[in-house]
Amino acid sequence: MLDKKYDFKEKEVKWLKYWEDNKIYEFNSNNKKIYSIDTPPPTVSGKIHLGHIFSYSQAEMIARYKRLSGYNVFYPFGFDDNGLPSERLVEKIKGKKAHEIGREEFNKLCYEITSEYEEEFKKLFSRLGVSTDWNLVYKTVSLEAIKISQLSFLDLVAKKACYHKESPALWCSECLTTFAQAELETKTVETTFNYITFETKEDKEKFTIATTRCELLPAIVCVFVNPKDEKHKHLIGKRAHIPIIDIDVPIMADDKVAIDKGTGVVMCCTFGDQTDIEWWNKYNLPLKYIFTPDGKINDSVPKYKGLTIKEAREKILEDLSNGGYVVKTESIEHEVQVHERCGKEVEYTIMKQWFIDIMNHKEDFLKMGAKIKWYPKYMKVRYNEWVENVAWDWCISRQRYFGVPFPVWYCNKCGKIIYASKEELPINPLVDKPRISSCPNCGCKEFTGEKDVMDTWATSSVTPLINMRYQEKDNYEDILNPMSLRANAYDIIRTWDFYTIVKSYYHFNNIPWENIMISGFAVVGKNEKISKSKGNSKNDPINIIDTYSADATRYWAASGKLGTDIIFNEEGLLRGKKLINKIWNVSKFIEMHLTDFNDKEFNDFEYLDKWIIGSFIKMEKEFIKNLDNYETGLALNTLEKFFWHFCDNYIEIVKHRLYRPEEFGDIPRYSGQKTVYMLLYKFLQNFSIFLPYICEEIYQELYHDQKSIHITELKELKYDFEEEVVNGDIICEIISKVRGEKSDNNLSLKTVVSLLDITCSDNINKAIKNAIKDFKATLFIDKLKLNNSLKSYTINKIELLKEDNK
RNA sequence: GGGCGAUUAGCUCAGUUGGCUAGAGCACCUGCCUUACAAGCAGGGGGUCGUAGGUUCGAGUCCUACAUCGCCCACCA
Repeated sequence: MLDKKYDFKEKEVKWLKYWEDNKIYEFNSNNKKIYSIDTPPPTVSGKIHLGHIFSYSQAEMIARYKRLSGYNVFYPFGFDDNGLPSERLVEKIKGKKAHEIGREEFNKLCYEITSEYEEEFKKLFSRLGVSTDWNLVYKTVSLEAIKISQLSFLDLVAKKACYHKESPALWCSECLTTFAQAELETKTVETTFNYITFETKEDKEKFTIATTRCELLPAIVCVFVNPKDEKHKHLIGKRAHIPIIDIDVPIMADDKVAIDKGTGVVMCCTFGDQTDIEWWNKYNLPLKYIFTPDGKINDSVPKYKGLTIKEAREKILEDLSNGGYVVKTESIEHEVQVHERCGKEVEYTIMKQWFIDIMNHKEDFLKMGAKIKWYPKYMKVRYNEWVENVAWDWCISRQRYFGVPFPVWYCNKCGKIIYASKEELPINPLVDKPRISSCPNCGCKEFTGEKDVMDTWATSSVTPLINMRYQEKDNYEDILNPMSLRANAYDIIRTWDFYTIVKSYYHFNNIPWENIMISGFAVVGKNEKISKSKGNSKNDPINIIDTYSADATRYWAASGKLGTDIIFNEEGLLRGKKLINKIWNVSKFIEMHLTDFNDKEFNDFEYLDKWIIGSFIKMEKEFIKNLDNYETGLALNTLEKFFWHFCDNYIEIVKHRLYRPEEFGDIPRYSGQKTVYMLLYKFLQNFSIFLPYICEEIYQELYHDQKSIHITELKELKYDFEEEVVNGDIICEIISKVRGEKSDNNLSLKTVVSLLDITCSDNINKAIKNAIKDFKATLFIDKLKLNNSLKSYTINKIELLKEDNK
């Protein structure tokens, strides 16, 4: 028997262990059709927050749905523990920078610390009821993943899609590494816009340049004006004298200069921004670095040497001001580009680095994107926009420690690149030696391993390859190429999704997955993203699960429309709790009436049983449709709404028959038993997608025809009760109106209706007569008068037997 | 500056290809201890669907413009 109260604390722990012990979610290559899900390996770089729960739950529910639909679900889980996010975590914990700790020691710490966090993540996700096969778990720092990532690199090199080149790149003076365009973010900052007087060397003619970046004055290599600028075009060809710095640079013409922006005169440095790089390339301008890698003025400017960018900006402005060169200063707010990992303003540098070709294949990437089905559809626009706007090849070199090493060495004499062979992988070029003893080019016997490591996305972008155990060349490759589904939030469309498509294109000339579902974010208050930094204990996922149950937490997480942010509030959890309670109570009721029930073929259903069965079938069609569109929230809404209707209306009707067979007969009672038995099973199956724990508990008690409800099969009920659905709804409506009358008179629902007088159409008349016993019992009707009419129906009179009438 | 999304009850949100008096939960009000459930049940009040036009027999839904909010991108001298 089901307990009087459902104790989620005890039951959730119990079933979690049961699922693990019985390997319920194990993926095994049987004959069933495979449905494979490429789910984001969470970055193991901090506390878990509600945002994780939200976006992972929705994809997890799809896994459950597909499993119930008869698919062999391939649903592995991964941890993304390599790269800058982990390094920053370790730096934060240790209070030291990576280079202060040293490469070897630092990497060791990274392994240790990320492993601890992994355990925490695993525990939480299991507890949440994530139905992954933990045997398929992968880590992006594992030797296996490193091998696949290196294989991917070599394959791209072989296909000439990856190259090594000295080229300008984005530089972070905080993380001390180059990074990719996708890792740029914009931030609004307050700064000053300064109008500074320059003069020509030749005739001392004064002109003004406006800039926010005074510290770049020593890096000026050229001044540009627009050739069509009447006010300034006569300056072209002369030389500009830079105040304070006391050097001259040429004044040149370029169309890109906007006449009406600033003063119409622009200084060009190496490098202030992307336009500088463009001009540097176009006009073959000299290179003038004034910063050290960590963002301080270098030896080339002795006067300001050692100052940080910010300090130099202030000092130079002060000097300019003292020299009388500042015409005016405006305070402005403007958007600057920052490194997303640390928030530091971007700098530019030139280094020899590895790039993946993006710019030559944009069209192909757009075509790939078009072949994938996006849910919701409009998210494809974000992808397209990103691909259309991307301006740099993908720089995958990072001057860091904790990442996948490039499998290459360089000849010490001629610089020739020596690639590892596929068979040698995985390798670490700083430890392992190349298999050849001398350089085929120059014969030199000394080699240096590549010190840079790969961008974290260079590995994350091969999760489909990791999933298919790429290097083993077994049949996973055929089965999982492409995978069925990618699931992630919209923030990583331009990174994870885009880069995965890039890799898949180069490796297989194929899309990596057939479908992609994009979820939104969980936000705390009004558009305030849930972040680990703000994580107070109230929003701590473990606390929430302990307080409200994993099922209720999932209920909250399932809500909302795909791609849309949802606000975290207690209301969703309470609503989930209420639903769980209702499911429990109705199951208890049903169990109570099934003690003598044997399931057998039966077709002699009572009228209103047909009504509810038919209604269920109708509802389930919509439910399935929503799930097929990956709309877990809408599916749950559909199901839940019908479930309450079932409890409040149908159960109230059928209970009389169940309680009193002597009055209603054994067969009508059996019909009711069969109906609730059948429908509860279906309800539990459908709800199990969202509420796996409570559904398992009830299923095991009442049905247990399989080891677990989660491996049963969703089968459509095959009945044709359309007519009963239409007329049953009308009967339900009449019941509701009579109840309303009782309520309006402040009477109990058990109040006897001494007379109910209805005029109704032939159809309704027949329907009521078919359901006459249920109808009268439900409303406690003493006398019923039915008159025929052509119209639908009219209630002529409801006579209630009040206390004082007795 | 370009794009995408949102704007519906006090709050959080549904409303599928345009179709009866616009829905749910929470909150509020009135009843009801009905042999599953008072964490419940039956009712009720509350919305000129962001604004202004347009198409249509008919618009929350389609079109145009605008406003506010959010996100993405570009510019950022």
